[in-house]
Amino acid sequence: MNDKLIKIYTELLSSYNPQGWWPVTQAGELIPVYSQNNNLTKKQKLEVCFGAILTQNTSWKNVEKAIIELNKNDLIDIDKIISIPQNELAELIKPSGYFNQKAERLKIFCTHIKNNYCGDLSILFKKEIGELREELLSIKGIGNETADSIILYSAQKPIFVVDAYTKRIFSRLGIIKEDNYVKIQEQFHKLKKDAKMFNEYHALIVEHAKRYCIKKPECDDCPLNTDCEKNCDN
DNA sequence: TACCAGGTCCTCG
DNA sequence: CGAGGACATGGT
Repeated sequence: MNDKLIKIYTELLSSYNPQGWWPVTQAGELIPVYSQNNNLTKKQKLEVCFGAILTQNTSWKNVEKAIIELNKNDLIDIDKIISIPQNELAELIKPSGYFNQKAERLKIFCTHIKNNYCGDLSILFKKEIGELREELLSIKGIGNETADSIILYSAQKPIFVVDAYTKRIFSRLGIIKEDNYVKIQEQFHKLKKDAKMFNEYHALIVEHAKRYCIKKPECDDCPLNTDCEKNCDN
């Protein structure tokens, strides 16, 4: 199992090259960009958290528009998200879809950080990974994938992010059978717990799911063609 | 036109 | 537990 997962990772990496996740806005700019620089500022870490919430069941392009609006209004800021009226916030993030829900979720998240950590994310991120995960999951609007995205891409701790693409690709490959988030994650956690590798692996999965292992797969030129059982009936 | 996109919550059985 | 519905915009 480990060998298979490592082989797939190696093949994806050589096919697509490093992806530079998570895209974040650079100082003085408005648009999130992919970069190999892993040294995130506090503001960028907060932007990753916001992006993780905004991208729930939504394409990144739409989320990007919402993040640009937040940047224009200097709203990558816990206190400002707390003070802006929810309907105004919803209007700004409209392109990301589910804007009423997501406006509420951003406010709930920021209020939690404000009330429990004086608005300082880095205090929360000092927690051990299991405790951190439990706490994030206790916040309404943060489920498995969002929590793990925050842990991996904002706190930069080693946890594997499972998403719909992961399930699709690895069930087609014949590597996973179950549909349970934590059980799938456990398979990947048998690998060496390396934040840099988990970061890259998930990003490559997303890229592969967009290029070849799409809803109706294009198997002819797929780089994983020879590894695949083509269980595409799900 | 209809379907899909880097999910989560709530309700019901 | 798990299935099913609600939440919503923009691209193809």
